[in-house]
Amino acid sequence: MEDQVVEQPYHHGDLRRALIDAALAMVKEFKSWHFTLREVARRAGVSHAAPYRHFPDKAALLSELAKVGFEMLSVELSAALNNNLSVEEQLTIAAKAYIQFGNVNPALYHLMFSRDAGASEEVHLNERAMATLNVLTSLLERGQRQGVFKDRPVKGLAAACWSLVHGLTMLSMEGLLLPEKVGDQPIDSALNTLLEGLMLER
Amino acid sequence: MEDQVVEQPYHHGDLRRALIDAALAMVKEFKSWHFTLREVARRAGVSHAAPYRHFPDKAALLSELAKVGFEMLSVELSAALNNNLSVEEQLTIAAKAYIQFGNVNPALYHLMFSRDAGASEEVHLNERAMATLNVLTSLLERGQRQGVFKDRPVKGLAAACWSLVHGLTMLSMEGLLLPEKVGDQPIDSALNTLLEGLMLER
DNA sequence: ACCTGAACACCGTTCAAGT
DNA sequence: ACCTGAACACCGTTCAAGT
Repeated sequence: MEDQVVEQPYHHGDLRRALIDAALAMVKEFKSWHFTLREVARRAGVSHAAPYRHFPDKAALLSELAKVGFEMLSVELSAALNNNLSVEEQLTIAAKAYIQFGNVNPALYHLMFSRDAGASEEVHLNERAMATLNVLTSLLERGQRQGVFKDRPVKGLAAACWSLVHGLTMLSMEGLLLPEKVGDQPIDSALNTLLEGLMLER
Repeated sequence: MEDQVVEQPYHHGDLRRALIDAALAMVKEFKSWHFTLREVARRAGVSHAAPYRHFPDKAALLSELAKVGFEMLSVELSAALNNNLSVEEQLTIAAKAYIQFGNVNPALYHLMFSRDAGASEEVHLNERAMATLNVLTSLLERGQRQGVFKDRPVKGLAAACWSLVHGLTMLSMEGLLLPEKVGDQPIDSALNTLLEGLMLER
């Protein structure tokens, strides 16, 4: 069994996890992933050299955080799709869950999509991003089978959806979609416009 | 008249501009805006303290770079719209020019949209971003007057277009829209889907 | 008015040495 | 096996002092 994360004990039960948790907390607190590794160590109650027993360098820790971020996002999306609504409603709900995830975790979301950070395990990250894309793809395929969405190469439709949602997420995170600039409910109307492009006429 | 940027002369004619140029070159070279101010000074041939005569801190220089970036993007968009094509073709062409700008200047584009960097002059930046949005808005309004685009609040349509294009730009910059992952011509098909959502039936 | 050099308080990373 | 302390080569920023 694992103890809870305590401050400054003996040998420190699970330093690796404690470092990740401390870093996640700092990313949330500072709204930036430009924390210092030394402060992560400080918060975990160890010397500044200790993290190097668990991560080869700072980039590796950032990479791990991004991985955790994709897992969190994946959980949110699955939760949003766990219902009996129509495919178009599910698409809207999933999109809103995605956008909300970004707005709740802006710095983490930035980290997940910034090549600067974890250049080392970039391949790994792309796989995680693709998992997100696959959720979208299977939803779109379901809609196509039901005759709701247009019968086009599904990968193209998925790229359109993902790009729009990613764009809405980033712009709203940066405060560039405020009502006074862009009208009321910009996210709803953007998603509506997308749906109208995706759906067949009835 | 202004001399060209030379290396290590007298008092240095126009250090401010030389610093900006050096920084822009480094952003392009490293594909990252995580350069050091000391190296910018080095490349401009001055001491590491000299930049502080022209910028209060590093963030101010980053802010200036972002401003230059928005100006460059604005030039590209204006060039793309300087023709006699139909509004829907102009929208496609402008979108492609926008996406290409990001892919040619990925680190600069990242910088332009990252809150981390120039927290000081954030307001200034938002204005620049809004200028970009306004180009889109007036194009959409023109299309509405011609009865090509749907008669909806134009700000919502503009938010949809900008978000999609921003998303396509970032994802393609990060190499997440490669054909093997997302099918051929993901950008074209995404833009097509958008247009179909925007346009009235004929 | 503009720039330099030394100085301060930090980093990331390494490595001998400790438990 | 895991962690510490000192050390190295850097940063960003400040400030007296130079031209």
